[in-house]
Amino acid sequence: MQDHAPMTKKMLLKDVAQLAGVSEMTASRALRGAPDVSPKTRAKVEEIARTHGYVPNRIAGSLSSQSVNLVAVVVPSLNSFVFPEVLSGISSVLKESPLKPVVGVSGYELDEEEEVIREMLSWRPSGLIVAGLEHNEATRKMLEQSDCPVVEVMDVDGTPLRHCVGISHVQAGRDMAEQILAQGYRRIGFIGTKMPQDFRAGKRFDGFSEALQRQGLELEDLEHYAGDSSIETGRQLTAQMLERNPDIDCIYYSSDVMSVGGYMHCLANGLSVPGDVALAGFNNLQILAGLPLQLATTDACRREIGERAAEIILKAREKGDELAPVFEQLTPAISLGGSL
Amino acid sequence: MQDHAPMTKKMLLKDVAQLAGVSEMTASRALRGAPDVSPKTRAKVEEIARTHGYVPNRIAGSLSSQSVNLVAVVVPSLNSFVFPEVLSGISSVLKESPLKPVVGVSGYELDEEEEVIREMLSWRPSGLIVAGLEHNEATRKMLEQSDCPVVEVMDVDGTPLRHCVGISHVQAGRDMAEQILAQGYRRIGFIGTKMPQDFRAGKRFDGFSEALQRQGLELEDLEHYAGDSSIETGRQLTAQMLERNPDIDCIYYSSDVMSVGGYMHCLANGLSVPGDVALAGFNNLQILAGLPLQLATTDACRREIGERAAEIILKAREKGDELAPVFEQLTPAISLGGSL
DNA sequence: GCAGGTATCGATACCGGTTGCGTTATCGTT
DNA sequence: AACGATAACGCAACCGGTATCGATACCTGC
Repeated sequence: MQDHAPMTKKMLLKDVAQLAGVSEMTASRALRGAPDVSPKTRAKVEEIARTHGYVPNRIAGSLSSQSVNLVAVVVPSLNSFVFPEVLSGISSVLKESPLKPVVGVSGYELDEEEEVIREMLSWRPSGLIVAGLEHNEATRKMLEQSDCPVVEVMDVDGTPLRHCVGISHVQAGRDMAEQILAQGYRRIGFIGTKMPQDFRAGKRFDGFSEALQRQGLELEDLEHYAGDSSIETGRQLTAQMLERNPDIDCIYYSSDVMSVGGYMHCLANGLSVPGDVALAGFNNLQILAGLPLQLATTDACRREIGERAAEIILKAREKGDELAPVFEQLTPAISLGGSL
Repeated sequence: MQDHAPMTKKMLLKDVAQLAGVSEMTASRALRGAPDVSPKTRAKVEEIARTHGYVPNRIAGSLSSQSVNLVAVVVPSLNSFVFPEVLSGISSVLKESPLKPVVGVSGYELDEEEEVIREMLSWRPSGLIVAGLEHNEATRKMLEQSDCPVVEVMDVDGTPLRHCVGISHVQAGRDMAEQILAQGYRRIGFIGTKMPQDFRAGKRFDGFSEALQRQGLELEDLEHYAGDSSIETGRQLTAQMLERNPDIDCIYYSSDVMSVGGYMHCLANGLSVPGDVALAGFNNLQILAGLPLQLATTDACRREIGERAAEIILKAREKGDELAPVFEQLTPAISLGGSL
């Protein structure tokens, strides 16, 4: 019974309607599952649409209905192992709704972020989720003027535009410092990447060094590397730091990716962890699981942050836009593992 | 001179035009950088638009101009470390053009892929890049009927719809088998993940075992794990395999993520690599760099594949749609590292 | 001073759907 | 058998821009 696929170049709603012997309106309703269509008509329209491979033009539909079932998600990077999990949290919540996430990458650059956000907003999404509280003036303005709900995620240290879900990175840095001090380490180094641009890493650093200072301690050594995180970079920077400063007994990294690199350096050079040097990272990335040694880290609640953010978007969609500002500060858990 | 930000809810082109004292058309042209606008007028319109935070409605614009400057990119996953690099290849090439990539995730499921592709095509993108040659019937039909250029990437073992850039995974499997045999290993195991769904991993497996058989060898042991790749999984499966089959002297993994896990098992249990067991993976992922031992792998040309695919889209855009089918088979390089 | 050309701008008709509301078909009631 | 209610459907306006083409202004050269 299967009609052989027609090679007609462009199927429009009007074509489907014509073939089904109904008006455009009825065809439109049938395909959208709207009411006021008899089951028989609906079936016929669907049949026609299916056999002819009709793909509705969402551009036209969205313009007309003034609604776009997309949620813009703007993250600094996709390589860093950290944001894909936020995304999957978002997706899992959105799955139950007609909304779909669309990802934009800002590359840790505020001006790039502005451009990406402008582009995404120009598609009039149903919501926007953006990592971080720091934006340039133009971006902030766009976000304020935009009439879709905006959720800033990952970080709570700062002034959210409206909705916000995240953890305190300053506090995370402090907490790790206290754990490290409690274990008796005193000659402590810090290694961070993307340091001028990654505000959250910067905040962890601030909290960390502040906590040290409160105990009358200074960082023994410090490496602020501008490039991307990678295991290899972590390994190299660790090697360099330990070479110029062999008596360092603990290193705190801006990311687990880097601390794994540090660990690899130790493995390769017969250094015992934490005997010779203790290591601690951040994020609780999946790559930590499976290592011979459990490295100390702080869980950044990435998946949960994504879920919560998506829930806020959904809630705002129902509540007709007048949802009171939501501010959710999650509490990250430190795990000491065996490296501290 | 800065106008203070007006809180008007919705700036439309007509508002900008009115404020600038010109017609909608002129404002439109000015903002798009189209010709036929005097520098003075253009400056004025831009000024107004900027100070009032006007964000053009790309939905309306695209509907009218019948062109959407988006390239749909459909990948199975973003967690696997492998596709972000394809993406960055795509982005880097697209950066010079007005096109922007939009990512969709199919989750290694053909039906999910169908849904994602339908959704993306409904936005009438300027091109579509999809990982893999395997699609269900409905998807294939959509792709054929769609009037945008479609590039299937990563894999060349199969029948492309039209354009195709990738490597032969069958061949990659064969090649690695030959390298392994050449090194003298004879008791060989294979560990793969997502095995029923990851067609490319399956092809590598096929090529691999076929090459063994040509030498009269059978796989000593085989693990086809349905779940996701992870270092931890790699470690566990390796542990299990070596336990039930202690005399295995070499394991080929479906991915570097897994081989790293295997290596971690060896590190943790004092097994020497390749002395006690040799390891080989696939992809040449970044996580390999920095390990104490360089693990054998095959470079999957991920970035280059992305670049080529994007170039095809750009070329098709110029050539008015009648670009002859492009078939690019790249040659992946094996690196033996120190684990074989 | 006028034909012809160019630079700049505006009126109009869409683009492909959907909203809103009016119209017709169907059916149970009294 | 006429009537009102409800279901099913279609007409026309519209969503916010852009392509097209014509109008106007200004300028050049002869």
